[in-house]
Formats: sequence, structure tokens, C-alpha cells
Amino acid sequence: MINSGPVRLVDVAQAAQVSVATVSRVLNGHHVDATLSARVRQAVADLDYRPNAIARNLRRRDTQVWAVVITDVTNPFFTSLVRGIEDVAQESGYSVLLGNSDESATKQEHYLRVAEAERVAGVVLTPAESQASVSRLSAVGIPVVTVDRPLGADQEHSLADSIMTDSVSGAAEATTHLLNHGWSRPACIAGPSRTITAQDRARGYQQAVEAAGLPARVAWSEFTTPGGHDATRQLLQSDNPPDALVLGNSSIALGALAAISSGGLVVGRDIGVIGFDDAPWAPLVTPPLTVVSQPAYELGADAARLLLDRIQHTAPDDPVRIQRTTTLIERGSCRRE
Amino acid sequence: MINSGPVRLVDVAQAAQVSVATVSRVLNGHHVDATLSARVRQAVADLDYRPNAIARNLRRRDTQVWAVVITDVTNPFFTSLVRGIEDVAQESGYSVLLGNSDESATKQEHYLRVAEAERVAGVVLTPAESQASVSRLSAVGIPVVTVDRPLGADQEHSLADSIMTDSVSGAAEATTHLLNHGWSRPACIAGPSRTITAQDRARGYQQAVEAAGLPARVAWSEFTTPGGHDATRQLLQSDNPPDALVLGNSSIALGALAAISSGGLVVGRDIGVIGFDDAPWAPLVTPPLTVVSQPAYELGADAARLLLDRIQHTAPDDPVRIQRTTTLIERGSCRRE
DNA sequence: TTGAAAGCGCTAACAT
DNA sequence: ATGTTAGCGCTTTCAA
Repeated sequence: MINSGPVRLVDVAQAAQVSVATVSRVLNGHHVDATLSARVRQAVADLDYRPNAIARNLRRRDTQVWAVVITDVTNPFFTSLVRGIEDVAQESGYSVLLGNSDESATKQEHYLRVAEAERVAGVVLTPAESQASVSRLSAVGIPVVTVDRPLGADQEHSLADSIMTDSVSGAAEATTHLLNHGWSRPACIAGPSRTITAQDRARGYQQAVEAAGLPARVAWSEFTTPGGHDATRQLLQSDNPPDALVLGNSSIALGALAAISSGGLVVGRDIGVIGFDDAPWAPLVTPPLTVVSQPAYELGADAARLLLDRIQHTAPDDPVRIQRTTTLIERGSCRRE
Repeated sequence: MINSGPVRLVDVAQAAQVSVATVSRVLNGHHVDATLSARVRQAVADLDYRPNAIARNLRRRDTQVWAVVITDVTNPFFTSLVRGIEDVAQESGYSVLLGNSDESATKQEHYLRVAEAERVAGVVLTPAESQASVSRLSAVGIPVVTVDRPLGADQEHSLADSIMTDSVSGAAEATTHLLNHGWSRPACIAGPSRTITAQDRARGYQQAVEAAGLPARVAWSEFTTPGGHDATRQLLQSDNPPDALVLGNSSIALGALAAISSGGLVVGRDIGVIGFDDAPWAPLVTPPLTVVSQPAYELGADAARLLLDRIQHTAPDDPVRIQRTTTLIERGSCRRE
């Protein structure tokens, strides 16, 4: 049968011989006489009615969608994190609009603009730059939770809750672990210096080497495999190459391991290695990669739960700051033959 | 200053001393007198106006959002694919609502329902089951492009375009490659038997071994690391264990490699291995993993471009079927000492 | 070209 | 408890 476009609420009302308000009430679970309610449900089924969420959102002035903006979809840390967010979102009836900023401030702002235009219910953000136009969102009443990294600017700081891992102590623990295995000239490839996470990891490393009376050597690179590869090559080809590496994330680790092997070095014999963030492949390289692991899924779930509290106004007035800790997973890449 | 909620079009109109229609025209690039236009832009800037996309969508009866529903966010194949989609989407002014069905028909239907309710402009789908309620979407005029797998049911078949890789020839090539290196009892861990991709990969493998006059041995498992691990363990512990493995995807490969190593076997000496789908870690295991690689990013971009054509009604009436081919990347895991 | 006004499909006052 | 109706913020006829 040829129909004039999608079925609307009026069509259902007409078929059920009731008013649109009654249909709306039935659909929203308000109390309605059983007879009418049954007629409505029948009509809904007969006509195969699907509510138009856009109209509902406009009228109710809110949405069932969250925006999640992360810096790298291909990084297992973020995919686990997103899964943590998604699971909580789905439980609570929200859907997730995922944006990948690729560490670019431009793309990030694009997604935040879309989030604002679409009047999403909330935003989970990994700030690409320490600055982010979060104040706009807050101004319109859209709560923002940052995850993995805080907002840098002080005034923005107070606008968003943040969920993080203690990178400083994680990196310190990683470095100490290397030193305990007899490596004496560790360097650190931290990540891009503009990110707080990289800064923190560099700081933790620094604290550990300095506590051991050793000189610190920090290299910065993008959080990418090519970035890790180049930084490693440069370190290894330098005058006084390090005998161990603390690597800022798993993409960097991938590049570093490739550079080590193409430089003819062998992990465990010539060099000790420890990574930040666990990855599914970490147990499979030779020797298996020892890492300092972040509870990625839990960080995501924390962020989602906090966002939910903000949306329901059940969170405290002051910004909440949750910090989780890392876990060292020993696998062998720090051992010395 | 305390404001009564977000700035609306009327507020801009009032500030610029023009009608709302004029503001709308300026914002949508219609022709408007330069003087008025300037006043409007000034007011927009002054008030920091942000259009409400929900209202616009309701009135225009269309959206700037695509839904992308895939089966596994943690699989690098899909993350590349999504990136291909995202890049094309962004170029064309669309945003992507990403859903992760986790191979569950229930979750998939949830996301499709959301997509319909939100009246998205189009859908890219990796069907979790060969069946999917795509007809509804088509009925409302939302175009659907499937990627990686087709829709199974014949009537649904005609409802969606599909972008795929030729898994049959890819798996056949992989298997032949193993045989050419002297392995003589290859088995195949294809994936879940309900998926077309796994069926195709099993078929390609079968064709190749049978062409060589050898018996076929297909094991089914989920497209997961634990799935690959278990299937491998069972094969290796069987009476007549295979001397080589063709692995259905990279998650399975991860599990298989772990099972091989914990079984005390060494790839290249005791067993030959080839994987489906490249992964960032594939060059780093020992020996580096030879794979049959799919052009994931391009598949995503193809799907996105096709969706765009459908939305703009510039695609042919009949369903389009694009099939790309795999590339064998030799790395060493098929060599025999 | 510009403005006034209708209406997208729904929910929530308000009235009964 | 149910119906009537006024919007939500925008775009787009229709008149001027």
C-alpha cells in the first residue's frame, strides 16, 4: 500500500480513535485507561509506528545522545575506554556519537560544534590540546567530562570533571622496574610535549632516574607508530645511546620495537623496554612486552557514570576529579640476559 | 549577564533589526542585501549564536548524521574502515554516529532502531547476522550500504548496496601460499559459521587444499582472541594435528599465536601460519606474520561514497556491489626451516 | 529582496 | 483520565 511518508503520532491517534496526547502518554508510560491503552498499542503495531526522535528532542529540549571525542580510534586504549563508556550509556538509554579528533584541535572543535548543534545530553572528551572550547558547552548546559587528560587552562579547569590515570607514578614505577633489572641508561619517549599525559609520564620517569642519581633523557614524539620509530632511531644512533626505553603509549611502543629490530638490536640482550598501556599484541612479541597498564575500560565507565550524574544533577557542585592507578604487568622485556 | 537559555534565531533577528527569515537566509547562504547581511553577521558574532540542528532537522526533514554499525571496535580492520568512512563523511559535511554491535543481533537492532528514530541521512552496516531489519530503514527512505558482509536474505539483498573483499580468492591464495612453502596439512580457523565472511574464507581454503588433493579441515570460532585460542588448542591437541593454520581474522590470529607458543610449538619450525587482515603488530611477532590484507580504509571510503550517491540520488537504481581484492604480504610466518 | 506566518512531529500545559 | 492546543527553533512558502 502506498503511504504518504512515515507514520506519525496523528495517524496512530486516528487509527486508535483517541487524541494525540493519549498516544503520547501511552508511549511515555504515563497512566492511561487500559482499554484505550490497548487500542493505542494495537494501532502502533498495525501501523508499525516509529517515533520521530528529532521532534521529541526539540520539544523536550534534550537528547538521548552523548558525544565522545577521542584522539585516536586505532589505539586499543581508547577502544577499550569507548567500550566502557558505551556499556554504561546503553544501560542508561543513551547512544554514543563517536568522534575521532586525531590529536587535531581543528577536528576536535568540529566535533564539539556538532555536539553543541545537536544539543547532545553530554560530552566525554579527551582534549587534543590542553585548551578546548568547553565553556560554550557548559554555557548551554551540556556537561563535559574529560578523560585521560585534564583541560589545561585554569578557568576551563573548573568547567569539567576529569577522569585520569596517575601517569606520574606509573612512569616512575616503570622506570624503577627497568633500573632494578640492571639497565642504567634509560631514556623516555614520552609523547607530544603539548599533552599533559606525556608531560606527566616524562616527569615520573625523571623523578625515578634522578632518585637513582642518573641523568634523565626525554624524547618527545607524536603518539604514533612512525613517531615512536623515528624517536627511537634517533636515540639509538646518538653518541651515547640509551640501554633501555620507557615508552609513552602502545603506538609508540610498536614503532620503537620495529626500530630496535631494524637497528639489529635484541630486546633483553642489548636493550630493556617497558611500555605504557597494555595491548593485545604485547604478550606475543619476543620477548613479551612488560607494560604499565591503565584500566581503560574502567576509566570509560567512570567517565560515563559521572556524566550520567551530571546530567541527572546528582553530582556535587564542585568539579569531580577521579584518578585511577596503573598496574605493572611483567612479561620479560625488562629482563637482562 | 544572566541569559534566558541559549541564543535563538529570534534573538539574532531582534539584535540585527531584521526578520527571522532574513537571518535564516543569511545563515544558509541565500542572497540577501549586503547591508542587512552584514548586520546579521555582526549580531551572530556578538551574541555568539549557535544554530539548533534539531530544529533545523525537524523542519528540513533530514539530518547531517550517518549511523555506522560495526561488529567490533577493537579490531584494527574495522577501525581503519571507520576512518575511511569518517574522512569521506567529514568532507561532505556529515558526522558519524558509531555503534558497536559486538556481533550481537540484539545490539545491532538497537542501533538500527536509534538510527531510524534519529532519522539519520544514511547507514553503513556490517551485518552481525545475515538477517538485519534493513527493510524498515529503506521503507522510511534511509539508504543502507553494507560493508565487509552482505545481507543474507534474498529479499533484503536487493535493499542495500554492498562493499566487500573477495574472501574466497583471498583465502585460497593464503592457503596455496602455505602449501607452496611445503606445509602439507593446513587447517583453517575461519570465524563464526553464521557469517558470510567466515563461510567464504572457509570455502577459499577448501578449494585450495582440494585442488592440491589434500583433505580439508575447517574449524569455526568466534572472531575473537579467546575463540582463536581455544580452536587452535583443540586442533593442536587432536590426534592428527595440522602442520599449518589459515586464520580468519587478526583477533583469531592473536589467540592462535598465543596457543601455539603455550603449546611449546615454534612458528616456522613446527607450524606454518598465515592470517587474514593486516594488523599493526603483525610485523613484530616472531617470525613476522604473513597475512592476506584487506584494503580496509578504502572499503570504508567506498562505502561512504556510495552512501553519499544514494543520499543524493546519483546512484543507479539497482543495488551496487563493489568487490575489492586482497593483497598477500609476505613476512616469514609461512617459511619452513 | 524582505517579512509574516504556517508548520515539521512531538510533549506538556491547561481545560474538561 | 482524556482532549485541546500552544509551542520547541527552525525553514520555507506566500504576499508584499
